[in-house]
Amino acid sequence: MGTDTITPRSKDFSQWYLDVIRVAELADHSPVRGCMVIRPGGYAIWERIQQELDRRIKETGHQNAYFPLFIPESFLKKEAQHVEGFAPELAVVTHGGGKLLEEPLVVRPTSETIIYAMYSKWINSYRDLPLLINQWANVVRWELRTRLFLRTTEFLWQEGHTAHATEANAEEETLRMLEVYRDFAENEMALPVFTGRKTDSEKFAGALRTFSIEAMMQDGKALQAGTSHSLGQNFSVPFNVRYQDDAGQMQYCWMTSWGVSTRLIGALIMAHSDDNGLVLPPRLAPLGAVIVPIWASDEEKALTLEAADRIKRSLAGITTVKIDDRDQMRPGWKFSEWESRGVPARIEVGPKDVAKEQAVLVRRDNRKKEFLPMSAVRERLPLLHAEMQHDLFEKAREFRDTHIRVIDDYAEFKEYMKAGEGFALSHWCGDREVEAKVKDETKATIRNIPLDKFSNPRPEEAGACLVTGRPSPFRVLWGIAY
RNA sequence: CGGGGUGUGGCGCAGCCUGGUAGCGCACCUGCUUUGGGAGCAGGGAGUCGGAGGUUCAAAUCCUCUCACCCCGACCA
Repeated sequence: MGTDTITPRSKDFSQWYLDVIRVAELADHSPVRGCMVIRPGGYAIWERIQQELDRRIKETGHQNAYFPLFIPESFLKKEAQHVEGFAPELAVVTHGGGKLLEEPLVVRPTSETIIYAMYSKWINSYRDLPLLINQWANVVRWELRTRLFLRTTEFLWQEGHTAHATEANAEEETLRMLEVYRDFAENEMALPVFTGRKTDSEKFAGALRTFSIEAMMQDGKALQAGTSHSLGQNFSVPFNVRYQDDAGQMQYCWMTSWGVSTRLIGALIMAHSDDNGLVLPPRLAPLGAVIVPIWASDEEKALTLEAADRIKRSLAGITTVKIDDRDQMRPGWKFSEWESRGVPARIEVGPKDVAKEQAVLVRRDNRKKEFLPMSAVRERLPLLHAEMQHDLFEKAREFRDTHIRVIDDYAEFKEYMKAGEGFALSHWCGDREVEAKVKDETKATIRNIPLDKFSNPRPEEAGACLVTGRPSPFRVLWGIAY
């Protein structure tokens, strides 16, 4: 063992998380502090995320484009809230070509400013609206404390930036993309999320309103998995993004921005994986199944490899399949290795199976074995994938629902958060200082204010604020966040 | 950035207190036997002990500085 041991979750959740990443070869630390190398195993997952999300982004009318990495420092300063939010975490380039630059260039922490500077050139008429653009890019934020995938100095993401004629149109877009994220998280990632609005103190610097999807990890902590911002005219005014309406009047555009990042890979790990390693929802697994032929003699090797190849060919167009024909390793080793890498299904073919024209099918998450005719694998595997996808979601949902408590007493709330058991649904009067006080005393923050229209599991009722007793229109979602 | 911890062949660790020139398990290479849940035996290769400086006849070991990672806090997707 040695190199491939994974610390059990019950012993040390953080170490377990790092062990899974190392054993599954998802990422490694780079020589630069806080930066990560995404290894092929991790990048393949990111590519699957990109494929599925990109499809949804395009289906909702957006086009991809690419804006530059470098942003003039003065651009950031044009929006007061925005620069205030990002100033401490900027990487700034002061030299180019061996010379001091006249104006320093910021390495983008996000691209609102450079994109809207361009939008002001491109938008003239209401006929140019809405303008719906997305970009896949890297961004840099000089974080104090980093964790692989969850928070790294440089990370990959997509950022959508749209311009609209009216506030209502922009708001509609903001919620449309939030729904895209919810749908993606729940149906592709098998990750149940709370969909709601951020409080003012948690919103994006420069946004009017921020919405998020929030997921629960296996340690009961919250992970913000995606955000969507209604930016109002906060950027269109300083960047002069204007259009002439049908009455001939100049109007400022209403903007939105929304994004998800490589953090989603961290969410996948912490939501589904187990003490044997990575568990991936089949819909996002780069490799759908691995075939392990089992042999003792050369004749058996030829027989089982031939059978494995036949099965693989029968699965063409169904899912991605790999035959593990490595000679040096014994089957047991291969089983463990592919399990730790999160391949959803394993197909074993030994001499006994070949004799009976059968195969053994094993599901990654529950390790259940099925014996079936070789010719039936083609029919069965997609069903097994679908069942596993469904079960992973249900398991995560059940875990989340049993780790949420409705709490009306602050003393109980404090104890509950101290125990680190999960989320609380509690009333809040809306006062920013109350929020700060609770954070200070319990480390818990308001993850979001769940929105009715997304059918979140939230008791719809008015009540009294957990801390002040003042009236509260509905419960908000509290948790300790990553 | 503050508090705590850890850095020794690819990985996990012992050795450090009480200085004497590096060891164990797994992995790797060769051979034979093995192969349906991480194989066995035999032989072999691989480490300037995170880095720099200092003390000393002699430093993995003592001292100073520095870097990286982990945990806790402040900041954040």
